[in-house]
Amino acid sequence: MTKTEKTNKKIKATPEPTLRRLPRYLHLLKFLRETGDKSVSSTYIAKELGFDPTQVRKDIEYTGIVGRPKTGFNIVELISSIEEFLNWKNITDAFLVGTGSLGTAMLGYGRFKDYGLNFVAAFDNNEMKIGKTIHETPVLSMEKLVDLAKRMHINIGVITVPAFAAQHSADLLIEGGIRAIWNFAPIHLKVPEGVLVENAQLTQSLAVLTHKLADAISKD
Amino acid sequence: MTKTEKTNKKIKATPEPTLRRLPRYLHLLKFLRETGDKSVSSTYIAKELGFDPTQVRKDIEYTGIVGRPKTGFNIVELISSIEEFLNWKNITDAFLVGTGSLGTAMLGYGRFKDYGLNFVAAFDNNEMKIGKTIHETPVLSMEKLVDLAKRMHINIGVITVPAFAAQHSADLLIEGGIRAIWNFAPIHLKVPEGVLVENAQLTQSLAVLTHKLADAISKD
DNA sequence: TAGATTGTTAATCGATTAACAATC
DNA sequence: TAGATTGTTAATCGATTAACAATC
Repeated sequence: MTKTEKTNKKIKATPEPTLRRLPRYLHLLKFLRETGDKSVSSTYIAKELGFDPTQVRKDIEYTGIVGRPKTGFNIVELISSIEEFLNWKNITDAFLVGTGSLGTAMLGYGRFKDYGLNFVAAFDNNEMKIGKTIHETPVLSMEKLVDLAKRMHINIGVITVPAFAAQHSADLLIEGGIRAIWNFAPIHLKVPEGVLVENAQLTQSLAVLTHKLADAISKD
Repeated sequence: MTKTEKTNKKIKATPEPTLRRLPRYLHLLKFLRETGDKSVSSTYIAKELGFDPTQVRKDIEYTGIVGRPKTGFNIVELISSIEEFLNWKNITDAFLVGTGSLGTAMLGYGRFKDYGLNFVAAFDNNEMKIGKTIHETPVLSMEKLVDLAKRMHINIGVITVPAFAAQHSADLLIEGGIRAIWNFAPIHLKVPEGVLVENAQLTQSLAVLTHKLADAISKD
């Protein structure tokens, strides 16, 4: 490798596995904070969650914090660092599309503000639901989605409609200028370049479980 | 590598990324089946879902099906092969612990049988809920969980309780002989060797979304 | 047949794990 | 100080992607 190549190495994007592990550290750290501990080592976190200590240190390094040899990381600082890194300190307004059982459950969860998300409005086609509120979030007609998203500069849309309606919901959100979609429908959304889609598909998780279980049982 | 090593290579477990992609193929294939198509190529699947064709072929290979050069894979056979591989054809009885908003939503989903899961009972501590049914699933007292799990030989437990109650719920399920836990609580469960845990933690998915979005916006 | 697609091996890429000097 | 832990580089591992002969 030439010196130039070495110098020009661009800042790498955070690996997704790292991003997925950070919330797990966060939950453990918040628990430790409760117990009054002041600092924690990567060794401890790793043992507690079943990871490799080096991996934990590398993950933490991405968030920008530095630890101290011998003592480890300051818990309060580390929590702050991770939350900052995931952008969970700036509460982002979001639209939710589809107020079925899952959508209703999400509106009722009430803890999404801890994860930087605030549902300002929900949308549905069902006349019975429009005009009402679900856990204090107003339910509006789908027809209002595009304009309202534009006016409010909404960046995040959450799709909890049935599969057949998901692409249309996505299209509307995108027309409204949304930048990121959290998709719960079991379908691949087609979106233009620049729009982020994160699939929270339960069936993917379930597939891992059922296959591994069948595998384990077959070995009994 | 010696000849012996080559011969003794053990059957590798399916990589998790493969297991997570299979349901995505399945959803697409079911859609294609509706349209009347008879066969599909890995090239087409890859283009449709944004994957690499070779990857699609390798994934499909794990399920044991073989395709035909020039034409590709028979859609009906491929659907069957994937469902078989994920063990979604044998409906497995499952217990659900925690009938809050998420638990209720899951009981109401009604499609889990398509994914090999059948909720035979739900459990809660709330006296108001015990004895009732939620979407036709009876809600029972937590005190009945262990015995009933043993008697019914339940293999899968789904945890939808708040974080503070999750470990206790897991302990009960394990005492009842459960083999696999689908965990929705934002906490790391400690389980004995041999018990599978699959975390369906929404916060992990959300972390990916919020970090990438913040990253994208900062580059505007 | 010609050409598209499979099945499979090899090359690449990226993430995980090991090793260890620096440091508190 | 001695020893535990960090930060970082190197080695390993495994998954993805490229290449291509076999085949329908």
